Formats: sequence, C-alpha cells, structure tokens
Amino acid sequence: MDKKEKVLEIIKRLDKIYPNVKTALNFNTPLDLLVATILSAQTTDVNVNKVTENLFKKYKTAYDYANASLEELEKDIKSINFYKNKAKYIKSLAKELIEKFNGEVPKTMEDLVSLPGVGRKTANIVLWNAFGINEGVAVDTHVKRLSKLLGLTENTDSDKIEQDLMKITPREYWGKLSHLLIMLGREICKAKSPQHKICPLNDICPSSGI
DNA sequence: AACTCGGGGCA
DNA sequence: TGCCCAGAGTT
Repeated sequence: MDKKEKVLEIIKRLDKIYPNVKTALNFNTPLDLLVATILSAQTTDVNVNKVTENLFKKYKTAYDYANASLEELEKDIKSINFYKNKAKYIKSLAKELIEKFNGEVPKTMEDLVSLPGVGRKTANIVLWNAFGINEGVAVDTHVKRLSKLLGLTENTDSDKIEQDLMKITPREYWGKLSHLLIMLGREICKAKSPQHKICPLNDICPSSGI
C-alpha cells in the first residue's frame, strides 16, 4: 500500500468513528472561529470554549475588538495561556480587518496569514470550518506526531509536513484529514498513552506494535 | 533551528 | 509540585 492509498484508507476508517468531523471549537461566525483558533494555541479546546461562551456575546464584530481597550480584552481572556500575546494579536488583527477587509474575515490563505497571530494552521482551520475551503492541511502537534507515526511523512518542519500531506491526499479531503488526525490524536493516539488496542489503524500503523 | 510567550487542569 | 496542552513571532 503506497502513501496515497494509505491516506485514503486512514480517512475511510477514521471517518467511520468520527462522522462529519469538524473543529471542536464553538463558533457562530467566521470571526468567532478566527479568534477561538488563535486562543487555542498550546491549550485545550475545552479551555477555549469556556472563555468564548461569554466572549462572543460581548464581541460580535471586528469593531468590538478594535474599540475595546487592550486591558479589557486581556481581562476577558485571562484564563487562557499567553493571554497577553493573544489579546494583542486579536486587537491589532481586528484593526487590520477593518482597514483592509471591510471588517470581514478574508477567505484566502494569503490574506489570512498576513494577519498578526495567524499562521497556516489557524488559517486552514478557519478556511475549512467557516467557509468550506480546502486550501491546505492544518498541521498542529497532533497532525505532526501522527503523520510521522503512521509513516506518511518524515519531515519535522510543519510547512514541509503540510506539503507532504497535500501531495499524497486528494484536495477534497485536506480539511477533513486534518480534523480526523486531530481527533485521533486527542482521544486515541495520545502523545503519552497511545491506545493501540482500540485504534482503528492498529493493523496498518508501523508504530502500533500489535 | 532554538527560544519566548504562560494559565489552568490533572496526576 | 510538575508537566502538558488545536502555535506563532522573533532572534
């Protein structure tokens, strides 16, 4: 089974246990998701959803974030790690949305990654979940770890891993693959305690040991 | 490529 | 108490 066939098999199997997979971050609007995804860096989606439940009631548009003081925004996301950095990103990002994009969240990779605090991972999450656009593969720590464990990639650099995954995966599955691997990484193939026995990929995983 | 940012949950 | 967690920017 070559890598292209393997990816399709992985998607097929994971799709069965995670049907209609999508981001675990709660959101109503593209701006909500952009903010939530920035907040999610190096923390858990549970922590993010706890904060955004109230945050999104208070800040509904880019203008709301731009007009708020940095101190107030910091206070509203204080339970998130790196909250000072993230508050700064979100506030300046909101200004750029107003100046360059009429207050709307742009729908292209180029425009999204031009925003402060937004990298390819965040952009891919937003593009796929908010707009249904397959522009790339979202590579986070889970995808990074699993793509190597599964023998799909050998690189360690996130951008190279994304390129590798894009080459061997049909474009229509890029967004789905990202989230399937993230779910597998969170719930089954955990970094510290991989659950080989209940993993649907244990017979085709080089790292399974079963 | 290594380093910095660092709150909260859980063992 | 100590360790980890849906990254991105800077050096």
